[in-house]
Amino acid sequence: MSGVAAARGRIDKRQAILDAAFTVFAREGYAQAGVDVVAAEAGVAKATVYSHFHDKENLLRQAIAASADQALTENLAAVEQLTDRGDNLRVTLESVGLHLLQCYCHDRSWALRRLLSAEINQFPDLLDIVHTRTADRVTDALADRLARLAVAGHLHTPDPLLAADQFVALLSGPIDKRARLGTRRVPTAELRDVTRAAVDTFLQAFGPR
Amino acid sequence: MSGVAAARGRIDKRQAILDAAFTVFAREGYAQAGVDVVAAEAGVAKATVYSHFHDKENLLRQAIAASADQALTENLAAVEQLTDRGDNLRVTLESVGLHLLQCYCHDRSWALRRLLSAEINQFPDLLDIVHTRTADRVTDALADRLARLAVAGHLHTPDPLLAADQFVALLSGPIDKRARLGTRRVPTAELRDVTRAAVDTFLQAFGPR
DNA sequence: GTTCTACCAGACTCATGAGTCTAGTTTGTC
DNA sequence: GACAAACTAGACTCATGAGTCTGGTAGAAC
Repeated sequence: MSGVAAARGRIDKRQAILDAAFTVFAREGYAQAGVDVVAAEAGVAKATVYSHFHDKENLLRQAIAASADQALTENLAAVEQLTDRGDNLRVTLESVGLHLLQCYCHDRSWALRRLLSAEINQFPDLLDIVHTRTADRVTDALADRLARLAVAGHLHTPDPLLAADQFVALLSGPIDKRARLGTRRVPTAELRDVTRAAVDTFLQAFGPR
Repeated sequence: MSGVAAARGRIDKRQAILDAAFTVFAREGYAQAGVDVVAAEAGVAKATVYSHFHDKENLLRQAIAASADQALTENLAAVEQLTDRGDNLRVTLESVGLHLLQCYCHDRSWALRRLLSAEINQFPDLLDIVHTRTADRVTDALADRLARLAVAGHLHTPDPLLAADQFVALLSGPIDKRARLGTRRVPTAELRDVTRAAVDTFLQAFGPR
């Protein structure tokens, strides 16, 4: 049925435009970026961009939302590894921590955070678009897992949400400086070191007994 | 000597322009902000801005540098309270932590970080301008104090720089979400809660057994 | 075949803003 | 008073980019 093929073509263009828009906005900044540049990057005519997204502002929102959805999927996959399979807790935490840090350090993650910071004054609603799709739900999911571990007696924490916040903070905080806002690529060895240190501190504070 | 008075007048204008530039750039973004708006905000003619700073790009650099210097002074003042006066360590850490968090949460601090994120792609050198004036030196100073406390036997840490990084991470990490990138004013009570939690965790990990 | 829809290239309008210039005003020095 | 340096308001040039429009192509539906 050609309706499907046509729709598929349409959807492909749409996705190509969203990807290109995110790339260009992230690279040049929203105000600086030209819609014609986005169109060129997507391999599409400028009018096509407008026919799909009506105006530049809407394009920004959609591009950011799509990018945030993508980031969420990756983050949740990392958190879901954290189960009580009776393994060594430290090893499991380090594995989850490393995966989270790798998500955090993806170029697109950095770009998303930078873009959000940049445009938060002009478009305050972007913050909700992003946070309800990423940060909040990742921390919640992590807190959930930590709570189960606490119930099982492997952790000792009265407030799993706080523990989750602090775990994420211990991971990402020391990375911020090293990554230079995402302009420097942090080698895996460094990620591993930071993760190990974070888990050490975390377990000192929230480990059993 | 009137040379001083003239120079003073000049310096006052200069400072007014720098302040205004930072405010406007932070509010509207570098690309969006008009130099005439900066001039108006500073109560000065546009030509005066150009006579002092030559072009918009240079104005941005100078404004950011000045703002970073200001932030550094405040942060160092907070860290310097951390001395071994034989007081209760927990109380001292909480006081220092709270002061650091208050610096971190100042409108201008948030604005500086947002602006830096926003323009890092266009002006990579801004990162050095800011970091050599703030983050790096604050962490170093903090590590220095922690090292002294370790020598005196009040703390137990093989790597004071790591401890300092993690202390700052435990303070600022959980705040990021609550402050919504600086668009929400975090009440002091919340700052106090986060500080207390951070110091708890920190002391579990690095306190004397 | 015809028609419809998505798409294309490129020209066009119009607003905005960087940076310059001019001509006149204030302020302090001698 | 004379002079110079800093400042002022406002007009001006010129490039850039959002959004529109025009005329035309490819392909699927019928």
